Amino acid sequence: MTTVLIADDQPLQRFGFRMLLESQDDMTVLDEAANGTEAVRKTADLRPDVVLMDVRMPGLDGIEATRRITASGDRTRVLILTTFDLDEYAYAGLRAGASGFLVKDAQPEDLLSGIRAVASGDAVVAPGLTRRLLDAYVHHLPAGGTESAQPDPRLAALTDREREILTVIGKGWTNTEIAERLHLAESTVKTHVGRVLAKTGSRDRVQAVICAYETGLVQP
Amino acid sequence: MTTVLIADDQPLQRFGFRMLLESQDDMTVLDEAANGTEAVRKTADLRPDVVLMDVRMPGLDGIEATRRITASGDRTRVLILTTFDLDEYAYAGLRAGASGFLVKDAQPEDLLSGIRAVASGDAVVAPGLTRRLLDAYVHHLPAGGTESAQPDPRLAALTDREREILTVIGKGWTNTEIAERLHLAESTVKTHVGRVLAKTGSRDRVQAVICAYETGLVQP
DNA sequence: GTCACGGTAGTACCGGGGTACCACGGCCTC
DNA sequence: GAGGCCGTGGTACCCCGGTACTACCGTGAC
Repeated sequence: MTTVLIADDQPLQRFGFRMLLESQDDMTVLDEAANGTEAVRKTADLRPDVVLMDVRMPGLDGIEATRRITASGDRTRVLILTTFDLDEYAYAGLRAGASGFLVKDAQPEDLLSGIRAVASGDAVVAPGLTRRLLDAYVHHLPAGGTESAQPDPRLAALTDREREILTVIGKGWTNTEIAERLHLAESTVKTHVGRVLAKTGSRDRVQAVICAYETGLVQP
Repeated sequence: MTTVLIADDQPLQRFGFRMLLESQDDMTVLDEAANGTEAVRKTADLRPDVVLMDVRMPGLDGIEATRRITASGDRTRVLILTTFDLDEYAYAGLRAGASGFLVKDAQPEDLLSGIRAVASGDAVVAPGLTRRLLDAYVHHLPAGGTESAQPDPRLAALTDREREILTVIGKGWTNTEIAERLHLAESTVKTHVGRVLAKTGSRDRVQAVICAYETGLVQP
C-alpha cells in the first residue's frame, strides 16, 4: 500500500488527484496540503511514501518544499507535477532532490505508474522533458560543443542562462514573474535582462521579444 | 438534470471535473473534448446544457471555440475556466459569448453552483474579476457585429487605427517614436495603446508584441 | 437633433523597467 | 595562485509605460 500526500494550492486539482488515487486499491491519500509549508509539516508528521508536489504554490513553493523534505533524510519521495513542461522547473526540481517530474498533461495512468515507480525507488521524468534534460546535462560537460547549428549570430554571445532569460522574456514574463518562477532575486533577473539587452543590441525588452521571434528562439 | 460537456486538454483535469460533476445527482457528463475543435463538434452533436471550457487548448483555443458555439445559435451555455485570473481571457471570453468565467482556484462547490447558475440562464464571474470587468466595460461595451472572416479573434475588436498602432508596437517603437512618426501627441498614442492592450487582452506592450506575432499581424 | 463611435489630446499618478554601479562564490584555465 | 567568466545578489536612481479620467470634434446612423 502506497501512502500519498497531495500538495497543490488548487482545491479542484487536489480533488481530482484524490479521486484518481483513491480509485486504486494500492494507494491511500493520507492528507492534502495547500502550500509548501503545510506540505513540509505534514510530511514530517505523516511520513507518506510519496508527496505529489505542485510547483506553483503561494508562500513556500514546491521546489523549496521538495528541498526541505529531501534534506530531512526521510525516505519520503517527492514527485513533482507542473502545468507546463518548463525546463527550469525540471532542473530546479531534480536538483532539489525530487525523484520524479511529470507534467499535468499526463494521462491518469501515467501519473499512477509514476507514483508507483517513485514509491519503489525509481525515478521518473516526463517523456517530453527527457531529451531536453539530457541535452542540458550533456551541454554541461566540457566536451559538449559539436553544436554547430547556432542559428543566429545575435544569440551567439549569450550564455545558456541568458538564452533562457531571453526565452521567458519572449513569453511576456515580467521581471517579477521571472524571479518567482526561476527562483531568483529580482535584482538578479535585472542583471541578466540587462546583459541580454546589451548582447542582443536591444534597447528594451520589447525589442528583445522581437529579437527572440526573429531568431526563432521563440515561435508564434 | 443538467448535461455537461467538458473541454480541457489536460486528461487529469478532465478526470477531476468528471468525478466532481458525476458525484452530483443533477448533473451528467455527456462527453469530453481535448481541444476546441472537438468541443465545437461535440457540442453540435450532443447539445449539452453547459460546456465547461478551458481557455488554453492546443489548436482551436477555448475562446474561439466559445465564439463558434454561441454563434451557432444553440441554447448551449459556455462556462469558461482558466488557471489564472487574467483579465484578458475574461474580456475575450465574455465578448465571445460565454455565460460565465471562473478560475480553477475556485472551490468545488463554487464550480458546481456556477454550472447550475449558467444552466439556468444566469451569468457568473469569478469574484476577483467582477470589479475589474465592470471597470473595463464602463468604457467600451462589447464589440458587436462586424466580426466575420477576421483571421484572429483577438484583432477583431480593433479599429483600423488601433491595428496600425499594434503593428508599430510590434516593430518595437516606443510611444515617443510612434508619436513623432505618426504625427500624434504622445498622450494620444498612450490612449491608443491603452485601448489596444485592453482589446487584445495584453497586460503590457510586451504581450501586445507577442499577440502581434501570434496573430500574424507582424511576422519574423 | 442627438446619439454612438472613432480619433485626437490633456493631466496626474505610480509602478516597473532599465541602468550603473559594486560584490561575492564557484569554476575553469593558465 | 592569479585571472576570467558566469551566476547570483544588492542599492540607488531615473524615466518610460500604463492607467484613470476627462474633453472636444467630426461623421454616420437613427
